[in-house]
Amino acid sequence: MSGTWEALTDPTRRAIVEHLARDELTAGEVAALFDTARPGTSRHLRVLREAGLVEVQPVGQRRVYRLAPAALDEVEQWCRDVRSFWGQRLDALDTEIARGARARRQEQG
Amino acid sequence: MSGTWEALTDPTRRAIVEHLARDELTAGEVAALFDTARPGTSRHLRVLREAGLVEVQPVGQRRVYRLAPAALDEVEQWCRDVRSFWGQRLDALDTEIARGARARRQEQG
DNA sequence: TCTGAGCGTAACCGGTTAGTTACGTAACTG
DNA sequence: CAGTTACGTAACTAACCGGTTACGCTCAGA
Repeated sequence: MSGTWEALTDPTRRAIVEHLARDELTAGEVAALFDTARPGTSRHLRVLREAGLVEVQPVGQRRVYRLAPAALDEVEQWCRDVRSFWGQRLDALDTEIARGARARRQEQG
Repeated sequence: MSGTWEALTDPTRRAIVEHLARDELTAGEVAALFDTARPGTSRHLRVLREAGLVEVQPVGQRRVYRLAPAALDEVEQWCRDVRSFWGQRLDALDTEIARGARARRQEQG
């Protein structure tokens, strides 16, 4: 269920997610959106599936893909955490932590 | 200034960002955090620099790296957009758009 | 049951990339 | 100025990755 970052690494996979955000699509429809061969898209869809970003539902002989936006939490939370720690660091400027780091850098240099 | 996604592709680069979120570090300090050789880290830092995720400030012979969290906007905005379109689609369920897609799928099958 | 459509997987291939060693440059130190 | 430290870059290599073709499976319809 993890690996959201890795799944969204590829621009093509992000484009697939963008399309699925607007409408659910069958595997063939997704493949038709790009000029690559179908097996490549199929693997992209598998990566997105394993990352929990999309869900499949067999309908007859088709496979309908649907977005599962909950998996975006991991990415968004990471960004928030980074910003948060950065904010805390700024608040702590000229405090023991910052001076400690500076001192450490001095004494080792 | 673009390429935030690509820069954050690599787990090592994300880890560098995480460390820099807590404290600014010199290039050598960043390299010491990982067991890889320094040139590799140096290139990672360059990628992050070119993506606008970090900034450098020469201090004597050291290069102090600092986080530039504004570049995270691109990623966070993308996630928000995807969620937004997904929400709109859910609101539009059983409307002309959804029925149209379903109809299109029927007629071609 | 036979045929064709839709989809996934296996195996292979070329380009990218992250890691390494070797080397060059700028700045502090004696 | 000579030596050392900190850092970046160049060139090479091994692994990864995205694309392709070939193939197998499942389901719908005649």
